[in-house]
Amino acid sequence: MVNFKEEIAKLIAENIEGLSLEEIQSMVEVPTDAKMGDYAFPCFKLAKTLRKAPPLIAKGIAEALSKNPMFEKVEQVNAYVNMFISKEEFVKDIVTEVLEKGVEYGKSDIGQGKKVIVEFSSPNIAKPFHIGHIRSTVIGNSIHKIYEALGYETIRINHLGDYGTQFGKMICAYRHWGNKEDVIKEPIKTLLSYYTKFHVEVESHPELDDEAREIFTKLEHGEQEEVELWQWFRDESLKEFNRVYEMLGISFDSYAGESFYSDKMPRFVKELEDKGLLQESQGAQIVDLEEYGMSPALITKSDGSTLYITRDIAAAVYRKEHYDFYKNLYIVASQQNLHFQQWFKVVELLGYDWYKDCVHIPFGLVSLEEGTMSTRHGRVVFLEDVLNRAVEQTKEIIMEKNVNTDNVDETAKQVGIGAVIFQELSNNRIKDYVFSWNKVLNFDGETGPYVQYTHARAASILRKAGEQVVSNAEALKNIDYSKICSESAYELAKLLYKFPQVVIDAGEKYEPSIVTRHVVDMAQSFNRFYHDEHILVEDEGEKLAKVALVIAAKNAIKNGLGLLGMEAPERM
RNA sequence: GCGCUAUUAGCUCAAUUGGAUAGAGUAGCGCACUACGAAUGCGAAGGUUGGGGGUUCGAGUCCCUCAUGGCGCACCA
Repeated sequence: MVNFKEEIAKLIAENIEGLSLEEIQSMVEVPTDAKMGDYAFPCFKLAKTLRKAPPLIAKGIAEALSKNPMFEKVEQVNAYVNMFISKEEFVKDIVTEVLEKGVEYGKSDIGQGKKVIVEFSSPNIAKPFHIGHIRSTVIGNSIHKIYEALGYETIRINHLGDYGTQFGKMICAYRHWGNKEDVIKEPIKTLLSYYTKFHVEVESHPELDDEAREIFTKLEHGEQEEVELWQWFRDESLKEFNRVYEMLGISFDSYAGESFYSDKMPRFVKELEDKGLLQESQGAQIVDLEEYGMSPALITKSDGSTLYITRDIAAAVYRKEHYDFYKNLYIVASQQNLHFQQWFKVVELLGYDWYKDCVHIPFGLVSLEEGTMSTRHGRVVFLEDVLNRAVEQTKEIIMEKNVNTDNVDETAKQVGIGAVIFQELSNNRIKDYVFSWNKVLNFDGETGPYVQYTHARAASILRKAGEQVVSNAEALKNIDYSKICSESAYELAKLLYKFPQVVIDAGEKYEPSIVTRHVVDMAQSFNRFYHDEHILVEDEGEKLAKVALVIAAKNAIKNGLGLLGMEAPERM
């Protein structure tokens, strides 16, 4: 496939002096309005070096370029050179490319198999998997898919919150008020109720806190009884989490949570000490970060037990040694910005230059209409409930529309869950948002179901076209591309062309919403094309060309949805 | 108080990273199903890009300042 920006830059470079090819290429842009061309080149910056008025420069370039057959037309408008690509050739190139690549379209090999760790989801054991966890889970999964498509080898790590003083509290509560049968019946809800009770009771019985702390210390030292209870809580919780992961179609390469690193901390604490970074303060061991404008990193508490940051650093050191990652990505809420800055700095101070390869990918807060979510106060919306309701509603809509699907339940699952995922990935990561049932259950406009519907509609056209026509189109023989040069067909082809670059951009910025928006654009453009033109026309040549474009669009949309972690149903 | 982050149409969000007349969806209004799927498409309306300065050929985008919201700032994760 021709890289137009690059080709255009080369042509311009032949006609002006004083700028490198790269500089020129970065100046080539796509005009906001298609009426101004497919590509444009502003000449303001050249005025100084060439000592000529920008419009004059533009005129010279336009005249030189207009001789090239790549363009249908090149015109000068003020300081701009506006270029119109020859449509027939363009549509031919792009349709050929997409059909030949198929499921591979959008992928690239820029990653060259380099290892990228994606840490995401990471719920806390014995606590509900609620709507607040959806962001890390879904964004992380999409980033994994995008990096995989870019040719990286990804390692998905679910850094479970399965360690810390909270487990001292949990075990303490279980011993006082717990019941084995109840836990087995409904693990998370039951364990959570113990945890909540602990917090109520501790108000009047402060000695419970000491007891909990003592239990955690035992756990940390590997005392059998405590470890067994903890292991049991962990197993039961994971069963519940896996139910949600299965619904979302998400899996992991490793569930090495915080506890996994418990025996890997002493070595690194000693290293800090040896390098003279550790100092005592109010009984705790800290790394002072004042000269970097940050509060100190607390490595061990005054009672000697470790903290979150200690485990995160130990985990990073382990991962570097064990995986030798190229990038180590953390899909974690923006609330923890400081935490990551602190420990990245500690790793730098330790003298490891791979601190630069660790990236915190933050995202904004989800709150409820009644306020911030709070497990302790019971102000939570369970992720599983959201998914189930979305699926139920989808099923109702399918029944209502009386669509001919082989398997209503499976389709409802794909669309309902897709709707939730899509909604989550449509905005810029960093935005805070308020969860709303109305919004998550709305399937009109720029939504997941809209895109999936478009895909199903394309599939429907292809079924109507018949196998013979589809296989002829797929064979790419004797297609007369002059038949599909209408504005709407051309706009659609342009969006298909941009797709691989969109995937690269999304990867560079760790921003799945870039893919989401492009998928919406492709769907909108397809629907416009569909309404503007009759596809299955009498003229066999025209029909063949249009069917080829439909196959290409359907394929690109499907690949795009795949990068978001969504299915593309054939009927819905 | 300090730090990070956000602020664009009534609402939810874009804007190719400094380029031409700031675009979508949604809500409300009007239109289009005897053509391939109306979970759709089309039209009109909707804006002092939070305020004020600055940088330059050009600013939603960069700098300064103020305002408002969110988050964080030592033994939770």
